[in-house]
Amino acid sequence: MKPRPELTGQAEDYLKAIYELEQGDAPAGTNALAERLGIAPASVSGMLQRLARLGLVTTERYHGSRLTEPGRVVALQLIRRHRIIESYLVSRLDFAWDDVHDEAERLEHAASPELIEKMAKVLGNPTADPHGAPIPTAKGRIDERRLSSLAALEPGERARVDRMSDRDPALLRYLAGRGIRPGARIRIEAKEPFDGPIVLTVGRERQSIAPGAAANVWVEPDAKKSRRA
Amino acid sequence: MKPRPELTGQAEDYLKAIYELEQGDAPAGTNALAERLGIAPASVSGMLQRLARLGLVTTERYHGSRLTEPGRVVALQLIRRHRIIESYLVSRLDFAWDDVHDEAERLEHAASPELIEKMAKVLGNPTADPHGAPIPTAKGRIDERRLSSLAALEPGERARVDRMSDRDPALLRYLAGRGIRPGARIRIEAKEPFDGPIVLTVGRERQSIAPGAAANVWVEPDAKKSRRA
DNA sequence: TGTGATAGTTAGTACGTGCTAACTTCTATA
DNA sequence: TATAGAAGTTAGCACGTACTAACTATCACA
Repeated sequence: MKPRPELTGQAEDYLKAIYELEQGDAPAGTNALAERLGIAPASVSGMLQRLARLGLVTTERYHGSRLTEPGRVVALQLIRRHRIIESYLVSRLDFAWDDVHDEAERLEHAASPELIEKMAKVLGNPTADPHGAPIPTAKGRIDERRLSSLAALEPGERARVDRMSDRDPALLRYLAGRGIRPGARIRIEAKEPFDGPIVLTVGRERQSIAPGAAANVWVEPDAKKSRRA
Repeated sequence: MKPRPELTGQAEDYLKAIYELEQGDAPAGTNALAERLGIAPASVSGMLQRLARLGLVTTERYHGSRLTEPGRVVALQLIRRHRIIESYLVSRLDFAWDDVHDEAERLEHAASPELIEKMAKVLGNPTADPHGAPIPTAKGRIDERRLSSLAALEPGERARVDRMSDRDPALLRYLAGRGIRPGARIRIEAKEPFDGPIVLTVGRERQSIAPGAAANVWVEPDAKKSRRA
């Protein structure tokens, strides 16, 4: 588990994206990866081969890729850096919580472990970032509760908003403007067919939002009916 | 003076190095540039051609290169970023003043203008970094007093230490341990021949240091005898 | 079971950035 | 003024990372 000597920022980005796209034991698809990274699928294929050579991922031809344990460690370290940076920017440098993603995306590759730990210390070693996402420990341990997407809830279900994607500032503002932010309690009232809006109650306000927007919100459903993967 | 869309970090580094190596109207030599950047001279030649194509430097074949006005602006913006980051790390994140150079060297390419200005604001818009080097304004204006190197002083001269290079932590600690740091008042007592040690008084302590070390210290000599370049 | 849509791969190319080796130009000095 | 050494350049190459175009594999469903 020694620090890998020379991983480029790009390689790190791939590993992080694979981490985020892997679901349980379902591997991350090449095209999904390509879309998330804004890169052509062909380029992704090439990079995956390089990462496989480095022992950071395993690929099964035509069936996507998975992180190896070393690859997972790299990904989690990067995610830690990202989330601590976001927390720091919001808390100490007066950044808006919906406006830190891109800055963190760049700084996470440049910041040394020392800097990250100093930031974490100043912040009192936070365990979640401004969007509610859990911060891995320096050792790479992370809270991996499986949350539901808001879009997956059925009418009648109640839940607590746990976190939301930090990737789109406008979306974050939109949702937050409707009370949807980490900690909020919601109740699904209805889901319109044909991929129509989701109607829900937030506090005592009734809102309806697009399922595409809801897909970016993760919630912890109230225990009521048990659910499995 | 619009923001250049896509300058790589490397290109920025070249521009900064050229800025630092240019002396008055003497252009920066290719070999000197190569050594400072830790890159083979041949590679530097290549990059200089690219920078010339971009209008950031002018080169005269076999005679080194100079920044154009746009190139100078880029360099000064980078230097501003570097020095503000160093100041911030020392003042807000408990970094040692001799240990911020490398961190800043990486962050300066990743930090957005917004981040830099927020750091500057938190610090109260400092005008000098922890090593005494002046911080250019956001517009690219900088205090360009011509300072002497400590190594250039003659016995009998008195001076105030203005700043010192941030590039070598061990050297910084060494010098600071002998009282040589920005603001200190010194007097040259003797210079041993054959590139021998420089003997000087700092406060009331007498020190002798290597000329190679002294070359990294810039001082403002007391007005006494006039001196020209 | 065959087939079309989807997913993924290979081949060939480009660009930035680095290298070494071999060359050219400049300059200081014998 | 000729020349050796310093300074700088070109040529040819490598690697990471991207692209497009063309190909192949897989899977779901008729």
